[in-house]
Amino acid sequence: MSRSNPRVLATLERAGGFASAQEVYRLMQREGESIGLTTVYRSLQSLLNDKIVDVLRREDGEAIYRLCGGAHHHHLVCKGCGETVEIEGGAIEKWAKTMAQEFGFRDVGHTAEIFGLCPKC
Amino acid sequence: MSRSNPRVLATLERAGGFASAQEVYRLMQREGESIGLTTVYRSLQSLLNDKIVDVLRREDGEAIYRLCGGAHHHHLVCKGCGETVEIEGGAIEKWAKTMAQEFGFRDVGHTAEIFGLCPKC
DNA sequence: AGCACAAATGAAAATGATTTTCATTCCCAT
DNA sequence: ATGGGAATGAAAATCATTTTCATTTGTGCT
Repeated sequence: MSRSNPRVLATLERAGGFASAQEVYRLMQREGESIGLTTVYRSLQSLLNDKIVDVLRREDGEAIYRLCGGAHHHHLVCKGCGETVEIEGGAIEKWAKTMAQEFGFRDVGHTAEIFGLCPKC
Repeated sequence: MSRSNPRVLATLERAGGFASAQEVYRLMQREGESIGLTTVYRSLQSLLNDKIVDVLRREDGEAIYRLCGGAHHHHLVCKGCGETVEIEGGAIEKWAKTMAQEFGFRDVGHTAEIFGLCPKC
């Protein structure tokens, strides 16, 4: 196990809290920070583990990391500009619980994302 | 441009309307069909273009294709054995619509998956 | 049938993100 | 100082996906 390199988190913040591992790496290089790509990946993985960042997927499948609040929440993502709104999903929680019960599933989690075009796009 | 190989669509149907390109390919091989991986990718791409299938992303980023236009549904997936149950998600549809409206998003879609341990695992 | 040309096919190489390996460096407690 | 575990990063491995390119197939035309 390894802990997150603080400069990675700092860079993610500076990037607007939304970037892929490769982007964080390139950003740090451009700013003269000496770091290896491996460490960037490891740090993001660790931040994800600690629920300090969230992971989403670009359309091409590349993982993008985002700072997020600790509480469980869902996202409304704009396909055009990438803007993301954190939304509450009480209905989903209930739905997931009901469905799991109906089929006898235990230890359940869920994912739910809504994507579309925001007012500006 | 190329048109979709009909056996690819047939295989996707047989797979329960939910599979990655690699899985479709492996399935066809196992059933003795002679086809190249490239053709599978091209066909899925074409089906996507024609809006005959939908694309989602697995947690690891792999693209999975599913038939769409038919009944929209969601999945309950076992983390242990991979068993998948198709479930209905009326509550989700309503939730997505409400949220989109609230934030002025148009042209919205959504994903929702529940995962846990099935009774056998 | 024979020919020409476009579309389809697939093997192999290229690409690109991510993970793994492994040797080295760093740091801290003894 | 010194021994050991954690952190680091270069290079290789992995894996899905795309591109290249030569070959095959199909179709219309004479």
